[in-house]
Amino acid sequence: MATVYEEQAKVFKALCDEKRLRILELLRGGEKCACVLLEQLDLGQSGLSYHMKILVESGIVESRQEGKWTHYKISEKGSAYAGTLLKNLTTPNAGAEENTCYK
Amino acid sequence: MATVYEEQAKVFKALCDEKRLRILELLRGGEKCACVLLEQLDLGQSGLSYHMKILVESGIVESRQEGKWTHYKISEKGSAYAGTLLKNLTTPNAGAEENTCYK
DNA sequence: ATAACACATCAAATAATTTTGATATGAGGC
DNA sequence: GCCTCATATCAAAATTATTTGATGTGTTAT
Repeated sequence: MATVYEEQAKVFKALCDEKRLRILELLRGGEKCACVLLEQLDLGQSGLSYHMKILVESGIVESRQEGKWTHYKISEKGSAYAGTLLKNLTTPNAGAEENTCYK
Repeated sequence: MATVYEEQAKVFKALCDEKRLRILELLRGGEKCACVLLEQLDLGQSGLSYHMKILVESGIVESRQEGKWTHYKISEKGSAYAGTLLKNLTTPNAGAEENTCYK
């Protein structure tokens, strides 16, 4: 059973790793195919595949198959969702009781 | 030497863990002291201390000492910074060359 | 159909994070 | 000072994530 916390953590796990941040930086320059990413990164083929899977499953990156090649780009929708989630997680919840420590 | 990627990853590492997301949820209800968090979470004292340190170091949570007690709350400034960072990491970089795969 | 290519998946090794229990530190009360 | 309480730090164990190399799958070209 995946809790809601696990689901949310998954989005941010994409951004928790140096290599994935470097990949995102490359993708900020536009859609790239795996072969181009592989050239620019200090990663083997299976390592790239591993990280791309995490990025895609987080929703922040989307992939597109074109014949033998896979192209990746930043997903506007996924990024917007991550932004909304971050805001929700860090905005005070008006309705909640304070429950401050009065000791 | 901490790379810029490590610095950025640190912010999101705070949000990568179920327990820390649960802590943030509690803090959304207002400032809490460690003793209250401890009551509500399935965590030992040293475990709570470990996670609070990660949250505080990410900038998303700030702590305030009051005698023997430590109070924690969500930092508006730190949260705003995380939001800006997320946007920067996922917004296409107009200046960059496309470098698409033309094979 | 076979071969070559691009990428995914698997399994084992390695590395990083998290949990746990014990001990240290620092504040307040006596 | 000494004792207690709240929290931090440490070190070992447990868990999880990442890397690496081998193999599998699907696509295109011959």
